[in-house]
Amino acid sequence: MPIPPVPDTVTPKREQILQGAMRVFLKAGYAGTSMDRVSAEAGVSKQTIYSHFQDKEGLFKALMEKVTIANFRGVFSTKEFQDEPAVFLRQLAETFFTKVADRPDYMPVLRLIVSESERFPELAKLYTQTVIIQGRKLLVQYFAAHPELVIADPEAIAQIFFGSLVSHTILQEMLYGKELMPLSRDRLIDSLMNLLLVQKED
Amino acid sequence: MPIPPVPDTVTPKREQILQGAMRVFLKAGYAGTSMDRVSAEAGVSKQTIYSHFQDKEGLFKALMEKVTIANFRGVFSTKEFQDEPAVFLRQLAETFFTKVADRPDYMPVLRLIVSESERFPELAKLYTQTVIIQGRKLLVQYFAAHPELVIADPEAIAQIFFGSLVSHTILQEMLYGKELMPLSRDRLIDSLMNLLLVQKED
DNA sequence: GTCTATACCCTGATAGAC
DNA sequence: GTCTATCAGGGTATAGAC
Repeated sequence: MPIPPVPDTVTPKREQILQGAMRVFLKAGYAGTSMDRVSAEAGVSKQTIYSHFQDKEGLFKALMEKVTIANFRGVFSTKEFQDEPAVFLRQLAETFFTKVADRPDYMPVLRLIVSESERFPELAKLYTQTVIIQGRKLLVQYFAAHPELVIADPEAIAQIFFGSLVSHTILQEMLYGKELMPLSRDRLIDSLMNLLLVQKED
Repeated sequence: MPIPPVPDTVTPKREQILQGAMRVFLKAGYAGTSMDRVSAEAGVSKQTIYSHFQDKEGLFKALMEKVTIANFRGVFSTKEFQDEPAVFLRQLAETFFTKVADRPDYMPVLRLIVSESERFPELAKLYTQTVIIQGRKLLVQYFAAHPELVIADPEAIAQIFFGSLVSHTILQEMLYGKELMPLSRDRLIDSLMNLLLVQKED
C-alpha cells in the first residue's frame, strides 16, 4: 500500500512561487516553460526560486506533486454503499464529472502527466496511485457489497466504467469532440447504466 | 464530411528530413526538439530543412499529418458485417490492439497530439476525424445492421467500447498501470463482451 | 539545392551586493 | 533571503559560398 508523500512545509514565498509556476507550466508544458517566465509570473527574482528549489526539475516535481495530491485526494471517499446500484453508479459518474473533470486544472494537469510520463515516471505513478487506484478501489468494494449485480471481473468493469468517463472527457474537451462529434455526458451515463444494470438471463 | 488533406509531394530529401524529425519529435516533444538535433538525426544541414519547410512549426505539422494519416487511415475498413456480434466485436477489439495500439508509434503520436492539442488544434482535429470517427462510424453501422442487439444509443456505446480500449492502453502502457495495477487485454475484452452481449429482459 | 558560418536572442544557473 | 547583474551554452533562423 503506497503512502502518499508528506506535504513539504508551506511558506508564503514558496507558495507564491508555486502558484506562478503553475500558471506557466500548465500552459506551456515542461520544456516550454522558462525560469524567467516563472519568476515574472510569480513576482519574485529567479534567484529566489533557486533558493527554494534545487532546479527546474525540482520545481516541476514539487508543483505536480502538489496539484496531484491536493486536488484529487479524497474525491471519491465518502460514498453511500447501501444505495442501490442505479443511484450509486450514477452518483459516482456525476461525482467524477463535477469534482474531477470540471476542475479548471484537470485537463492541463492530465495533459502534463501524459506529456511527461516518460521524463518523470514518478509523477505518472503518483497520479495512477492517487487518482486512479482510488476510484477503482471504491467501485470494486461496492461490487463486492452488491453480489446481485453478478460482476464476474470487478476490476475490468471498473476500468470500463472510469475509462469511459475519462476518455469521453479527453475526447470532448481536449480533442475537439465537442465540435466534431458531440456526445453529452447524460447520454454516456445513460448507456453505461444500461449496460451495467440490465438483468442477466442465466 | 471532412476530406483528408492530399499528401504533399514526396521527395527523397523531404522524406529523409521527416524521418529524422520523427525520431526527435516523438521522443522529445515539440518544445524539447531543436532543429540542430533534427538536422543531425536526419543527416542534412539545417538550411536544407529550412528550404523544404517554412519553419519549425511547418515541419512539425507536416510530420504529424503524415504519421496521423498514413498510419491510421483504413485500419478499420474491411470488416465482416455479417459476422455474429460475439465474433465481430471481439475481432474489432483485437484489431484495435494489434493494428493500432501495438504500433510502436502509437503511444508517442497520441502523447504528442494530446500535449500539443492547444498549440496545434488542427492536428488534434485531424486525429479525431481520421482515427476516432472512423472507428466509431464502423461500429455504429454494425449496430444498425444488427437490431437484435437492442442498442438504444449506438454512438454512446461506441464511445464506451473504444474509450475502454484506449483508456486501458494509456493507463497500462503510459501511466505504468502494467506495474501498479495490471489488467490484461483479455480480461478487458471479456468483460466488454459480457456487458454488450447479455440478453435484455424486456 | 545544399553546405558552412554566423547573427541574435533566450535558456538555466550563479556571484555578489544588501 | 532577496535582489540585480551576468555567465556560458544552445535556441531559431538566415547570409553567402559553391
